[in-house]
Amino acid sequence: MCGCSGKAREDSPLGNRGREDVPKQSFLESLSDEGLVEYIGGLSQGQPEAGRQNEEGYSRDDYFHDKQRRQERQDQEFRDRYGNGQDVFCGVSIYVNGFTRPGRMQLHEMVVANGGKFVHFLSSKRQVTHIVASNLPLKKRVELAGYRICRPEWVVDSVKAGRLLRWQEYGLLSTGDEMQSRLPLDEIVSCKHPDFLKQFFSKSRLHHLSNWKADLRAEFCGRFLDRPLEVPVKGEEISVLHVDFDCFFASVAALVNGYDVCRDAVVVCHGTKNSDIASCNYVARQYGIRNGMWVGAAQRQMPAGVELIRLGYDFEAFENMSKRFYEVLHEWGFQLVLPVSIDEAVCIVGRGMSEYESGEICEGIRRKVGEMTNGCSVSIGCGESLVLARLALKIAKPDGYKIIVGCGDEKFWSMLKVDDLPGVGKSIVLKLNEIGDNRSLLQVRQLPLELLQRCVGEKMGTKMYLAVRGKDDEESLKMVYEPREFFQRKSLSVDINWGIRFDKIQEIDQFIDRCTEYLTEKLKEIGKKTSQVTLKVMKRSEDESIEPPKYLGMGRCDPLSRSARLGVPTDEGGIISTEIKSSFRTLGCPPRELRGIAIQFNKLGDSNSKQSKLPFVDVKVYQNLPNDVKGEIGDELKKRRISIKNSSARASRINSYQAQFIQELPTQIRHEVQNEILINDKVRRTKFDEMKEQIAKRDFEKTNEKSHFLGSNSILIPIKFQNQTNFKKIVGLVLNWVDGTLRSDGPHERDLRLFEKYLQRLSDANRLPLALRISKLISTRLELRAESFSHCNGFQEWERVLLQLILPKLNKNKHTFQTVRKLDIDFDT
DNA sequence: GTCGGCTTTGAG
DNA sequence: CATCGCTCAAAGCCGAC
Repeated sequence: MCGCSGKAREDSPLGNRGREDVPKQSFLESLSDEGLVEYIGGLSQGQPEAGRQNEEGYSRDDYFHDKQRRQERQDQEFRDRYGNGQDVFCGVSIYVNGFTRPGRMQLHEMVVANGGKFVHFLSSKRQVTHIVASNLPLKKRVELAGYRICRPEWVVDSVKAGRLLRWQEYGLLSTGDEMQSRLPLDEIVSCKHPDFLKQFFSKSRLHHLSNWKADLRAEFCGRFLDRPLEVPVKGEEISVLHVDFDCFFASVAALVNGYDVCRDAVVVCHGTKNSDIASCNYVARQYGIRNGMWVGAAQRQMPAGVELIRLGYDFEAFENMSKRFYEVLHEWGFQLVLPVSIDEAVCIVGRGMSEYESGEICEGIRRKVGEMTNGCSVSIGCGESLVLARLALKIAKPDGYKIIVGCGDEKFWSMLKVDDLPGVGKSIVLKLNEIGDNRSLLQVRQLPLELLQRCVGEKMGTKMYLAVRGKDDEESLKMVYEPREFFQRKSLSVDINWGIRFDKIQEIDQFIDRCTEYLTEKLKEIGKKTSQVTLKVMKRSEDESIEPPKYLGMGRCDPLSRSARLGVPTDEGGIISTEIKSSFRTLGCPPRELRGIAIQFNKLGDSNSKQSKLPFVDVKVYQNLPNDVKGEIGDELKKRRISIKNSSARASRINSYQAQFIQELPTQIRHEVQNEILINDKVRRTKFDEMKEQIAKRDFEKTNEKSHFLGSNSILIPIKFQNQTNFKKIVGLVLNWVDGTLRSDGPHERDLRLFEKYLQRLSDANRLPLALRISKLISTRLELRAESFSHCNGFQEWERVLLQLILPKLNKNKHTFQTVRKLDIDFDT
């Protein structure tokens, strides 16, 4: 039950449950003269709330703010006075759109008296659970798509029935309507539901952040498809402006919801306790609240009597504000406007500017963005390098600008801390602390290059050394001088580390299918293919509780990952997801322990480029060249973008003859043939092709003779299973055993123990490769049979055995395995 | 020394 | 109710050759 309550009163204006005979009296009729006057006064905009009315600068925002609070208070009062104890609309929040019968006022009364919320403005859409309307113009339908929209009779009938009726029965839009079939708002969807991804992403700030960034980058690259891109001349002086919204989410959310960013402590988040604060304004920061903090912790920072305003996300509003922001920058006439993120951009002027000129631009931009965004503030850092502009921005914040002349003076550097440098986070700060007191950048400036490199790594050392002298490193400058390459997408991935709770591997397979579909769709959109995929899995740490503090969170996890080559670039979901599912099995994470999944497409290539027809040099040919020729040729090949590829069977099953043949086929058949070849390739590889080829590379006869410890010439003691010493035969035996028990109850307990013993002996005798092989063969066999038998007990039992018995054993001995891999032998299945 | 796979780090 | 812990890129590290 919910906590809604209201005292049942004889004089309630609304009929109680089942008391149709009581004549209905309108709320207004029930009010005393005095009450009526007060109520009307409240509804017509009236005066600002007491306590504020004497203050100057009472703005439109204040007005909405006050109005909202006043309304809430009135609703509460009304509920207290006339509520009938019913909580029909508990948890329901209703917005009435347009003309209805009964009218807005009556609906308001009914909803409030029966425990619901009534929302007067649709400024922040997420608070609304249902929209009530008698008819909706097309424009509104589009705008409100995805919401539960129903006729007012739903409210009336629900009150009559004394319980919440199904809104669908009163759906305004016909059932065949596309809008109506959309995912209903706030429907509870678990990770097993087909719409989980969509729903999760629609509410994830980090997903939006990443997506926006990718979109901005793509848009940037697209801008210069038709016209030439003019970058500054290298070596010439440039001026850089780094422009950034002040606490973007918090500012916009405050604006949209009618709060005052300068006075209210505002945070943007989903929940109330263990929910991340995505953004907090500077008022909240005064109390020690920081981005990334959990709301509960933030609440505890607040002094008694000061309210922390929690606001939800309004991604649409964020996007709109950002659009206006970028519009201002684009119209300013910069040589380049480089997108950093939704709320941040770097503007380049291809010449030096005077301090005065820079100041004019900064002030101009700040004023214009303020106008365009209804009062949001941006801060600007300006200097003659990217890093100086960025550091200046740190000082400019909030709501200001800062121009650095030359390479900055002592005072400037002493104001900055190590982690103000781009690319320096807590990990590098720790390392730097080990070599002395380096809190301010003035101190870091004293450190010699070599010491820095030894402390934080070669690249980072160089980068920092240059940065504290106001200079950019080569890598960062690519953004300015080769922006197209810099903003090109090099990989594509999807990560889900929230809400992941599965029971069976089949459910995970389905989930992998959905993720792959999501990715391949994007892949096709950008016209690319992938040739390498990586699966990353978050597995619950052994000492972490099953359910971590954060609701449906991942808790502490061990990350595991595995990448796989695809032979030939592809954008076909089937091939990719099979590969990923196979990878998942090799990582050995029991389904219930899974807390997060990520799938990455690491190597992207153009989908239209005919890979097989591109010139390339066989790696073997290349490697056999004399060393002195190699370097020169290598450089030349690089210049001409000719790749050195492995043309051996391992890299690709499609040879050039095959490729030509395939090219001649009609499109549809071509796809099928390619598919077939790829699947064969994959199956071959899962059967330890990699191992086989490694051996093939060696002097076969010699190595093989020495390491072949299973034949009659074996130099090692034979290990028996079922009185059999020949490994090939043992494998045959085991696979038959698997096949024979798949459709019944799975392996017999006693057989299993014998097999386990065999594995243990292999492991004890440092012959883990054999154990690995036989396990992999079982895994492959199960995979092959999955389609026909995955519903059988025996099959599921075998999967369990593999995951919980065999794989842990192998993992435990992983180290041993790696060191004895050299003993590998040829093995034919 | 170089390569490739896996991990770590940081960014917004 | 809770809560929505993404996604990209670069660099480091380690073992294989």
